[in-house]
Amino acid sequence: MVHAPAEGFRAARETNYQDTCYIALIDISHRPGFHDRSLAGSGGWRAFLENTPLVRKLGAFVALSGAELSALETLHKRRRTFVAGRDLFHQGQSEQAAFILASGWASSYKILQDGQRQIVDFQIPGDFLGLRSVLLHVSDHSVEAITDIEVTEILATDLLETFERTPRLATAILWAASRDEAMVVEHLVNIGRRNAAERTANFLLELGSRLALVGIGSRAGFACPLTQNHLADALGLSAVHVNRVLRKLRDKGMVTFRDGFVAFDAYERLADYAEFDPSYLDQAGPLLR
Amino acid sequence: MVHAPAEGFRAARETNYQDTCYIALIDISHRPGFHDRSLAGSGGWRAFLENTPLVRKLGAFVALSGAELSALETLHKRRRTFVAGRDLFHQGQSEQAAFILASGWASSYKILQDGQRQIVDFQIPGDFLGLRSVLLHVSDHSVEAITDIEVTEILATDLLETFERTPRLATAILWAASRDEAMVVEHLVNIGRRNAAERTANFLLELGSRLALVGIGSRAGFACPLTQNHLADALGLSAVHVNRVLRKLRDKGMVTFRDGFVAFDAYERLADYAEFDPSYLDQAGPLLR
DNA sequence: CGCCTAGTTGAGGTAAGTCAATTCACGTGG
DNA sequence: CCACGTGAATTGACTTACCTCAACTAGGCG
Repeated sequence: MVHAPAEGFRAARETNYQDTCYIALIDISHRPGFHDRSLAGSGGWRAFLENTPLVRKLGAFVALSGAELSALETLHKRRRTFVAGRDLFHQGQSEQAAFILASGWASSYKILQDGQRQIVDFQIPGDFLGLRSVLLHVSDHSVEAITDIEVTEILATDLLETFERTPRLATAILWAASRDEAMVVEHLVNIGRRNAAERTANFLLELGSRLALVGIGSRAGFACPLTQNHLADALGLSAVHVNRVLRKLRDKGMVTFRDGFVAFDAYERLADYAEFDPSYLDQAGPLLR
Repeated sequence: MVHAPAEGFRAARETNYQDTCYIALIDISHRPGFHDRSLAGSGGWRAFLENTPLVRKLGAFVALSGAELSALETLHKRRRTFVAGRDLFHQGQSEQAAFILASGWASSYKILQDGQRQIVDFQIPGDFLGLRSVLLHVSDHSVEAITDIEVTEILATDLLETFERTPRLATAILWAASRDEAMVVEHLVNIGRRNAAERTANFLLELGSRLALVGIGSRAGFACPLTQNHLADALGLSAVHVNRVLRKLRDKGMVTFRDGFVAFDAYERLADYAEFDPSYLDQAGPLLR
């Protein structure tokens, strides 16, 4: 049985794992009026922002005041879309802006001289793209749109100004960056010390947890636009081996990665097998009041 | 030929790779009077701080004003020392302080349930220890002193307060954190997509570059307190295989890892072999004036 | 003196890679 | 409407990079 992921990914709309971000992602290519629709009306932009995944995320660490919210608002310069497969920026590029992912999936990766690719992380709605690149002044990685995506652009100068004027926001963003780093660290441990099956299982579980936090996934599974090639490049494996590992996990009745959908057939057993511990993703409540 | 690393590491004092941090590291265990000696006199503490590796590092990104320097000064709560092998804090621990490494080497690592260890990064003088843990409120990793070390403690509350009062300092620290993350990312790529020999070579080169930035290393090599076990846990390899790889690299006349010293026998050839690109460690000048 | 740790080397096993062929779904152009 | 090319997934056969187990040496230290 062979299926193109796009079909199944689209089919996810029929399931109960859909959400607004998701639907937006699928619709934008067909409906250019999307912007007007969602941002129409008085204060639409502001109201929209307050429900943005980023605001939700930062709000988990710092209780944001009205002033801080509006500072966050002015950061969003313009809305842009990229089609699937398109690079937002490249490693080595300098002076580029950062982005906040509003809908769709992206990946940050590095290409080696021999053409091999290592995917460092996948980004989902609410995540930063290229924040590190702005601070380091030159990008150490590339970012590609995996699906069609919507982003809001953030200019480097605006970002640095905001830090000076709204220090609590700077702290919140530092916190978000730390959380991203924690994920990269976990990824590193995963690749360095786990075998292919545990590694794959662990990775899918982490992805599931992150998606659940944004409301696009659950313990049952999640819609997933990744190909086995993406997985291979993320996990430091060959695509052929990823295929075999996925089959093994499926045969064991733990996860099914198929048709653009990841189903956790036996969540507890899988989490146990993969030694998965999602604690570092948790955040009880605002640390800064 | 077999040698304990400690002997050779000490022997490095005789070479031209010594520096103040280094000598401090070796001396502190024998001379309790070290503190008084180095900080004695009028304004000793302040003068000392301005030449601290951390100040040098942050100064490379943000031109620090007098007020910012003194804010940085008040951050340093108390000076502490840890003997080699001692853990500063553990994964899962909450509410602990952060540290700035003044002398010696440390490693941050994670332990898996089956006892395997993955070293995420080594820290050298000027590096933060546990910055991420403070922001995430609970530590996702452990930190161990590899040699006897000196650190200054930073209380979480002080750090967050400083961010609010001195936003440029917050930006500088965010930058430093980004740089750390870039190193972790490079490490991830290294483990994910390079074979054992390239990986080892690349890693030693990166370590050399970082040490050179702090003045404790050069293109010729550097004094190195790491064991082959440390290397194995950092590179995601077995200690036995690391040994064989090191032998191969030595036989090829590229690097010699021996007696607590790493010698780049043919720097250019090694860098070429390992596809080493140190550009992400560079920082032309202050980005914020 | 004897234990411990670090390093070294050999023999043999295995997880993961490479190469290659096949199937399927999809898009495109004639 | 069908031929064709393409990209994703699948599977088998074979190779290899790295691991495990094990034995041994040397030095440090109580």
